[in-house]
Amino acid sequence: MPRVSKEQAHLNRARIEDVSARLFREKGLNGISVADLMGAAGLTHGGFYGHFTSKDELAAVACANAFNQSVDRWGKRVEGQPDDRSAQRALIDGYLSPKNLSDCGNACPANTLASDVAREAPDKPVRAAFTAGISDLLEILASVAPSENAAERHDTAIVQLSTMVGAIMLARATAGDPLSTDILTATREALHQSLDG
Amino acid sequence: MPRVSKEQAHLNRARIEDVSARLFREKGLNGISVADLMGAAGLTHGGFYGHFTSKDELAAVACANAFNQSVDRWGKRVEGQPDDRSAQRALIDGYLSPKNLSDCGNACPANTLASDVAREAPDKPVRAAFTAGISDLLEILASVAPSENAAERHDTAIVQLSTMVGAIMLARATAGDPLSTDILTATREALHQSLDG
DNA sequence: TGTACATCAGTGAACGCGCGTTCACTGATGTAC
DNA sequence: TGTACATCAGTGAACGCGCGTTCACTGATGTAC
Repeated sequence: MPRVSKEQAHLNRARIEDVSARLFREKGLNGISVADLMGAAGLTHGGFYGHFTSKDELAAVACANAFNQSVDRWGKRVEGQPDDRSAQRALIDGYLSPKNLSDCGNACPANTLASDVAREAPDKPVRAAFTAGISDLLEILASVAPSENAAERHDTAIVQLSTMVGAIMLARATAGDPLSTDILTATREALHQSLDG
Repeated sequence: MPRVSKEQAHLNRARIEDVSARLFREKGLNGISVADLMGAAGLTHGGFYGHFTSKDELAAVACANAFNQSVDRWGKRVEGQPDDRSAQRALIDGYLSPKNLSDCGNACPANTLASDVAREAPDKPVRAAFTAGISDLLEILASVAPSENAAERHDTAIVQLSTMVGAIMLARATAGDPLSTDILTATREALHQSLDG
């Protein structure tokens, strides 16, 4: 069934991006092949290079899309809250939830892709996408941080995100052991308490 | 040059373990091949299965050895300190140092291997080695935490380790951008301040 | 509006390459006499 | 202590397989008349 309509081709590209944003987070940037990604999108591997110049380019696009999903989700969580402290609490609880732990494919790329991105060469496009995504998330966290000082709010955001990312990663790596849930509980509790400090 | 002495064979195995502990952390569990590991140890790939039943088994051994290196290093840092607060400070500053950021091969497996381990199947031996290693590190951190209550000390240790691991991973993934050093600085500062809280 | 034809999205075989693992072989080591 | 020989650590070719990427081909789409 070759030569689909332009509209269908755009839908196909969008589906490749969607499944990639999910599967890269789930299996890692090098844990899923181009053929498997295309297969998951309902296509064969040969057509891939009609949409992207390389797997590296797709990785960058998928990473950016994954961050945008997180930004949207965070925005919605913040919107419904009466004040900044409630907003922070909603972000913390949403991040350190058991659902986020097990459902890697929909989890925040800050924790699912950090390690893969760290091992990529400096000129790989996914690195820029990752740094931009982290900046976007920090901006949301900083916007609900308590201080009057912008630099202080930024620092608070950095500490909160680092703690949440580290906790999720360690909890995932120790999944199956009681320690795993201890990590989620203890960090959630500590971040809550820091809102009162 | 086949059939070396028993002594030499033991040295060879030790060297395979050593280079693996370094290269697995540097490139990831799936980022370095058996042939390359053996080559780095000065051997050819064929002899690998005389020492280990599988790459998975080596991964577990290398992971355990890497954690033991961290435990030894942490023990030395704690030993030289006059009190618990100084010990905590030494551990925090040692972990969040620029050296630890760039020298992945010698960095703590809690941050270099967490993501790889999280993607391994539940029955893979490296998972048990990882969980045991995290427990060992938490024990050291808890031993210098301030509270009288053991559970509280454990929770403090969890929060500190999560923050440090998340910070190092995010700093590495954003390396090259000013944000990278901001992350190290802000988290180091916050952990120092939490010692006075 | 209807026809002829150029375009190009997607297919599937093929490229060179590297992977984890196996195995027949080599020859120095270590042992039995 | 010296000799004959079995053991076995390490070698390198080979196994089946999957990787990212290329390319000749197909045939419905979209356009020019």
